[in-house]
Amino acid sequence: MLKQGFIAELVARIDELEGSNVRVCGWLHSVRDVGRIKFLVIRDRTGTIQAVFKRGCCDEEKFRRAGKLRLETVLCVDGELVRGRTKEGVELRARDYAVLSEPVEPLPLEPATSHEAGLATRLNYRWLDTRNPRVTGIFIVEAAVARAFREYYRERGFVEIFTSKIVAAGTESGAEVFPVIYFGREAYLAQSPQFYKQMAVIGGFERVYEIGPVFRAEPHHTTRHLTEYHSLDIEMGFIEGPEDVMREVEGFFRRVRSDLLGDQVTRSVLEMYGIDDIRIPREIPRITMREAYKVLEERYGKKLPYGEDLDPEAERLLGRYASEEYDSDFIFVTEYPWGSRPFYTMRLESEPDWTTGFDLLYRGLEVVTGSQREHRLDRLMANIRDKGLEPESFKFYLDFFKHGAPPHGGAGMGLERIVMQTLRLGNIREARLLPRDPERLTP
RNA sequence: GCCGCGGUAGUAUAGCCUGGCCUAGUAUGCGGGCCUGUCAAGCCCGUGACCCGGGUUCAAAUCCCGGCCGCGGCGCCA
Repeated sequence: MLKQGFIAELVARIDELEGSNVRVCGWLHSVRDVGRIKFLVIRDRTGTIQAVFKRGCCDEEKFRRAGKLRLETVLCVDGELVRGRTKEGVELRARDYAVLSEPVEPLPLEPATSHEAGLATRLNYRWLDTRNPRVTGIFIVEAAVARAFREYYRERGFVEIFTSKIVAAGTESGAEVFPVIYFGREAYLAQSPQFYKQMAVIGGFERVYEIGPVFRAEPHHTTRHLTEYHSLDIEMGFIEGPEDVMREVEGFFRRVRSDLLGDQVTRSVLEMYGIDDIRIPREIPRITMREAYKVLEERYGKKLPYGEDLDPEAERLLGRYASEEYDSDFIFVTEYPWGSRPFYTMRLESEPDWTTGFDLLYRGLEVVTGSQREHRLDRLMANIRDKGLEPESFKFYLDFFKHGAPPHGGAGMGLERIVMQTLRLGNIREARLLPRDPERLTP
């Protein structure tokens, strides 16, 4: 290996390494050439360190050139690690350096200040944008959320599954699908693993989870939609009602909170974004849709037609309600109207206009959707007809229910939305390394 | 898909309403120079831009139309 270790590690080990020779590899972050002494700041993913070049430190030609290196040059500097009056408290007394790669044209984006550039420019040059620690931090948080998801559900007896993303039929929600040509036949990119995760539960796994991409061919132009995003899905059998699913969702968000706040690296990212806490009370408040209509109208003067879905403003207001009334960043909205839920949702036994469907709002944005699913074949077919659909077109799905299906339910969560809301990002594209939207297909 | 706003050097912006004073200003980057402890380094010199197409006008960065792209809101969704 050319590189001995991350800069932050070297800095942290100063007591042990002081006075010894180390090699620092990374990108040239800044140059302050003061004549006979030159300061080069080297950056890697973990931090920066200042390398000091004094006349006589190395051969004259190399010394002269050190002050002329372009920003973002990739290099390794050898030298003695010493304490210094720098921000890190540590600096490198340089003896030699090797340039590994130099920029061949002017930088279209300056990494140090990339977060001040327009988002379109940043995305066009994502490989420069992500050299900014504020930006890398987003994806370190994203990785931590994904890891928390896998660990939490594995510990809770769920099995990770990997379902196909090339499917024969558009699935459930009526969202537009991307067609693909599959050996001459028409196929689609999966818009959700919904049917397959239910199949896995019915197939005896009982409890499953999956992290995977999903595709929506909707021409949205908003700060919270992507045409490709990551869905965190769970599905579990032998439940008594949607509350069993909600409890598992709630536990996961508690885990996200404790992981993010408990780890020094993710905690410092949160601090960069001015986030000092993620508020989850002893129990996340729950409000039925029918109560929500009332709260919205009486408290905020927001009138929603009875039986209608929440619009974005209503979501924001309920987020505010959770914050003011319960000191919570989260609120479950339950018992969604049948009219705004997909056919596989189980309806309430005594009030079939309302369902077991729920959403979880995080700081006023929907990040989770779930429900108990209808596992009784006759009811399921009736629900399909009730939606004006043809049971024949869902034959492959309905077949799952013919050979013994336990009562079950589950939820789908948007990874990028969770990250966006956690860091209070203004646009979901920031939370995705390579976002796809109706206009953007590269890089 | 609908509605609104916008597109000026590599980047971020000023100028546009009220056309001529724009040879298009500023910061940063980039190129060169000075400086032995800088850390938002400093100082000096230089470089570099009006999205594309059409129209109005003596004259267009500025006004009008179309296209493309961007930003935001809505519908729909996670």
